[in-house]
Amino acid sequence: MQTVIKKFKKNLQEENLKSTPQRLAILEEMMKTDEHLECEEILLKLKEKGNKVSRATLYRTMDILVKYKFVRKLEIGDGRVRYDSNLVHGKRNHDHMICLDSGDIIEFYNDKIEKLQNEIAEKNGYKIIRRVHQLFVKKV
Amino acid sequence: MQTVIKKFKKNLQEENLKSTPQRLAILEEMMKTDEHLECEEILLKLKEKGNKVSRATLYRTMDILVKYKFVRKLEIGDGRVRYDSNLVHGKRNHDHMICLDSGDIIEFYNDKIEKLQNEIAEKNGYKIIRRVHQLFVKKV
DNA sequence: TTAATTTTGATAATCATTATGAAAAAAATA
DNA sequence: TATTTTTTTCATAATGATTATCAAAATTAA
Ligand SMILES: [Mn+2]
Ligand SMILES: [Mn+2]
Ligand SMILES: [Zn+2]
Ligand SMILES: [Zn+2]
Repeated sequence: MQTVIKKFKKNLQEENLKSTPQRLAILEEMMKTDEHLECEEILLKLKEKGNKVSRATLYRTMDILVKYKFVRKLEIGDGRVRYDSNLVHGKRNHDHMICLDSGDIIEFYNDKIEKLQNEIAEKNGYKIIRRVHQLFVKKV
Repeated sequence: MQTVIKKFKKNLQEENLKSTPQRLAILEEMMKTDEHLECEEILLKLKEKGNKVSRATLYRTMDILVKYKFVRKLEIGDGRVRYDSNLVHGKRNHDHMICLDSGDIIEFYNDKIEKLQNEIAEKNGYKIIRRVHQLFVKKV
């Protein structure tokens, strides 16, 4: 059941990294949210729950979580990086619509687009490692 | 024939902005390149041709060029903004594949993806204002 | 324990971009 | 043309998110 935490601990071992309270607190925080949080927000949430973590540790740990695909880095054009958890039920492999008026983030997934992307890459002799697909929109 | 420059001058007038030598030099530089240049590169090109322009003026002018769609702002994940000229023959409305090994930027356009995007936005009650669609790839 | 290694966290550094403000240029007015 | 007003430019300072540094704390190994 705590399969995510187990996996994280295994990943840390693989890199000869220790499983510290701070690293685990950050992972667990990211398991609890389906929002697209920026670093400052994550720090605040941790602090509120009594898990004070330094900025440096947070940034370092987010890199690990990205590397092992627990979270995804997201840049929606406001100059700050956000993180999108892959750890919430059924939340994976989606793209984003960002409302330029409200700032709302709407998630979407389209299988046909996915396939077309793969075809395009393949046709050029490439394989896709990472995709960024964002629609900046306004209400009709 | 110098229809682009004329249009730029008209756009400036519309905003009560003057058509200065610096602004024109920047526009003309962007008419000459099909590369995806960052600010520092644009400054250097201008300097080499004897059109020395200050950083502040460059940044301000690029915002104007973006606003009037002479160029497009591009962020390919290296922390610096790049500009993609819309002023070179037939160069418009395309997306990018970025090779994570070589840094090469390959442009692509797919009509089906375009249509699917519009459908997705429409279905959610939005219209698309701007798109970011980038495939980060590696050679097969 | 003791010693060696890793991690943390306070703080400083970085660096692309933005703000500032005095001087230069351009436009408007006389 | 000379004078005044407005705009622009440019050198430089400030900003702010992120990254680097390094001494102290925690962890692990011996
Ligand atoms: Mn990083
Ligand atoms: Mn700007
Ligand atoms: Zn998301
Ligand atoms: Zn391009």
